[in-house]
Amino acid sequence: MTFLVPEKPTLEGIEAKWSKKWEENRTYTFNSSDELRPIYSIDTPPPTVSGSLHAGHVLSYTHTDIIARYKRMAGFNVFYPMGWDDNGLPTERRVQNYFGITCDPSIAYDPAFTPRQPTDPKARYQAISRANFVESCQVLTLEDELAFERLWRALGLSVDWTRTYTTIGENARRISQLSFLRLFKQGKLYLAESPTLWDVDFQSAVSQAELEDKDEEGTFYSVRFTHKQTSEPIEIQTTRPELLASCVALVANPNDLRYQAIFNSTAITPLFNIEVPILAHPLAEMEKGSGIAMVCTFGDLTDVTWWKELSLELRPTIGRNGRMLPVDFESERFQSNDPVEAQSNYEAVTGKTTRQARLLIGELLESKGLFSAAPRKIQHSVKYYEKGDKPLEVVTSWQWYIKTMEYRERLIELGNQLHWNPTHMKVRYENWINGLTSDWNISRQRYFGIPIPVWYRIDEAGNIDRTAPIFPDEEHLPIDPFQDTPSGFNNDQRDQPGGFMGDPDVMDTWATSSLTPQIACGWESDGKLFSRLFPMDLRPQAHDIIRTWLFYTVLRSEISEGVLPWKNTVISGFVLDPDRKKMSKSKGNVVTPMPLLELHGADAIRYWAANGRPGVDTAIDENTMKMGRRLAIKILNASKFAISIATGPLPPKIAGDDLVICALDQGLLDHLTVVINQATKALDQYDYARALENIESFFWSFCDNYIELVKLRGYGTDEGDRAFSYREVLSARVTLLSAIEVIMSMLAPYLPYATEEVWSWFQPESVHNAPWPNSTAIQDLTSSWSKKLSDSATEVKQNDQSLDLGIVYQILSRVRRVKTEAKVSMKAPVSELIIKADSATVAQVELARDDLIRATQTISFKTTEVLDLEQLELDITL
RNA sequence: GGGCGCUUAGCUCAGCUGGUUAGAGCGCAGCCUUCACACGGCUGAGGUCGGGGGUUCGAGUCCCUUAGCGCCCA
Repeated sequence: MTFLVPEKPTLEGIEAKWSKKWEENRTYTFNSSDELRPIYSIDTPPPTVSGSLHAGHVLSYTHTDIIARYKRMAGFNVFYPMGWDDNGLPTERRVQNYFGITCDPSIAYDPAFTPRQPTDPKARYQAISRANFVESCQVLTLEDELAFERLWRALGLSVDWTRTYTTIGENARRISQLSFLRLFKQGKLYLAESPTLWDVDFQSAVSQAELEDKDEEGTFYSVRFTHKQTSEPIEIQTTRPELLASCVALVANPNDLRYQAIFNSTAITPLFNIEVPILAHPLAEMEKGSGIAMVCTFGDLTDVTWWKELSLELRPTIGRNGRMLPVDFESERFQSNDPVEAQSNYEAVTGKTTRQARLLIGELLESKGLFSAAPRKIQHSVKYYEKGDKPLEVVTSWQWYIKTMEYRERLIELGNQLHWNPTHMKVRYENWINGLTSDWNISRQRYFGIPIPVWYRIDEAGNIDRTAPIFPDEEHLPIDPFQDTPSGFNNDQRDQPGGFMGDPDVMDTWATSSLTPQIACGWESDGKLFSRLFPMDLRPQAHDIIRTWLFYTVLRSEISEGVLPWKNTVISGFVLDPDRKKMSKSKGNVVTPMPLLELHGADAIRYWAANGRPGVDTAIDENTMKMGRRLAIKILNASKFAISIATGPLPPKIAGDDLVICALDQGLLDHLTVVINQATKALDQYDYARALENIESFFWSFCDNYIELVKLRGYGTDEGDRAFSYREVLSARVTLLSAIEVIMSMLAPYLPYATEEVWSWFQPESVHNAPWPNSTAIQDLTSSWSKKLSDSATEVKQNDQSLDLGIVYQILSRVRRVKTEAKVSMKAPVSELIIKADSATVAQVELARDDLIRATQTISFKTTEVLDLEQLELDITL
């Protein structure tokens, strides 16, 4: 047996060395032809490719990698792909700013256009065609993806890089569009003109999942309406007087005694003199203002509910650009009792933003004495698009919707079937489902996304016919309705009367990323593979996207497959900055991981990450990283030492003497068995942090105590009061090497570089494909090491007398304390050591007598039995 | 306003189904250097577990209440 141990082990260079070897040897490749091993498949979160990764990514992706490496060692054929989420708004924004370009769909494609960073960063953004814009996105995302991959490789993720996918790639487009067509066939997808939340800056619809409530200051105006029948004033309160012209009703709570008399009568709006009904609806809050509210087209989502449930008129006054539309007060919709007055009151606000209009209408109301009380400032919550800067408006438009509301009960049931880690995260999923109010709008009025695969006929009069959308054939997917022509038409008919037009929208990015299991596992392209991989085993993700990614994926899987997409989910926490503040770009406290990786090393960063429990927010902590580095160094040094002890010459063997493991060594091996069981159990429950704690504390104690106790016996030197026998020396060596081997295996998922380095000193293959140790592994290991070390087939027998290591370690520690207090070296001799204990303990101590004498440098070692002595007593004379 | 989580040594955190003197690392103090490791080792001093009440033979660990912090949803 030869060992290839370096003279002076070091962490320098081992990351580059092993990254390269792993790539060359395809250490982490999923073997699709292996029918024997069970598969463990991971639905990796595709990170958004919009610039750079931050420390938060490192945390959660390391957690997943630890699980992947553990499962691989535990005998699974691990399916662990990486995806890039390059589709969507964050990418569009980054591309616009990076290249100084903006998309104008009316411009024609320019084949000569090449995106490049502008020389003058202040130059006006260049408008380019949609196709050029999409190409520019592809150029930049490719660059960003390479940078991401470099980071992941540096971190040592055991991803199978041959299975990388992107959410804008051809396969993702095909699958998204195919799923779209199938949903339509199933009747789960529909096109509707309905009120939609609209971001006026982004000029796009957004869905409920993308909303963010913000508390901000508003003004509560008290406005006087007139009761038509009695001419009595009716006071309402509103924060949006600019919508007065679009008022379609007043509502109060049916239980509100103040308004019982006037329900179903008529009110007249101030300034515009339009008649509106006074109605009862339970959503009207009695406590809010005067208890009666005006319903407009549309001030907020409650207006939408009232409009639907009370069958009200539509009087739209806000355009998609967020500005006030012109209104004709003689038209049927806005019929005013005094059109001239109304027109003159409205004139000033036409074309103004809602904000400007609010002030103008406010002033007008005040000047005409129509306030029933002075306006007052209030704090109220306003809906924003999570990435937007202006409050959302509600506009009516044509959008595609996936039926979501009808699945609510079933989705709750599926949530109960899913194994959540930590379990309390399920509550967020349930809360979200219980709060859903509408189907999922998947149309987005953006450019860099997966096109909605639909065309519409244009009739001879030039009207768009949305009642019979034209779909492509499944085998033609993916398609771009702007490039491709529906069958039965030719391209000259595009946008012409009697011809067709392509749906201009793209899909919500979640409509694609909710299909990551389908995209990664070969849905509808490799049926055999799909049936083996799906449902997947694990969905790892952060808690902020439970309502989006997790929820939508469950929904899509339920609609298309009728089952949960995975068995388990592990929800990771956020990374906080070193001061425990949430990291965000706007705060400027984002920590980028590359410098940390370069400074502390991948193993150290992974160690920090591994200490963050599932679901727990974790602060960047360089101290923990330093601990990780210290552990990595210790792994190298202790392993080298254990091996060097084991390579010395053995004392002569007594013929026929089977190797019986010494009691102390047996104690160590038995303890190790317990640790294997603890770590395995914890990892099976996705508690990687607890497993690490068990393994690590065993390892440090092994170094500090066990190695110290046996190193002289392991050397086999014959100084001192007697020489050690063949059996005693071999027992120590076999135990040391077995322990090192098991510890390296168990630490491999956490610190893949240092453990692989050590492994290479005595094993031909990678530790990352080695079997995970189990409780029976120890016996096999000791036999195997015995054979290798003694070059003979000596049988190894376990020892029935296993020592309680705690007692021995305690003695060692007491002696060290005495030496420390005496300020002498640990190598200073102890002239007399007397140990008093009950008989059972004394018997244990006697079993380790020789090792204790050597480790403590004791000259006279005595034990004394004392009845009923609760604690060990030591007399130590230096 | 509703829900969830957190509050344990100076700091960052473990303490699973209640049970011997509450743990770790960092920091701090002291000691130890040819022979695995100074990118180190050893030893030590620090908490009564946010506050209050309760259940129990026994609670950091269960229940109630209260305060502060954080997140999610209105």
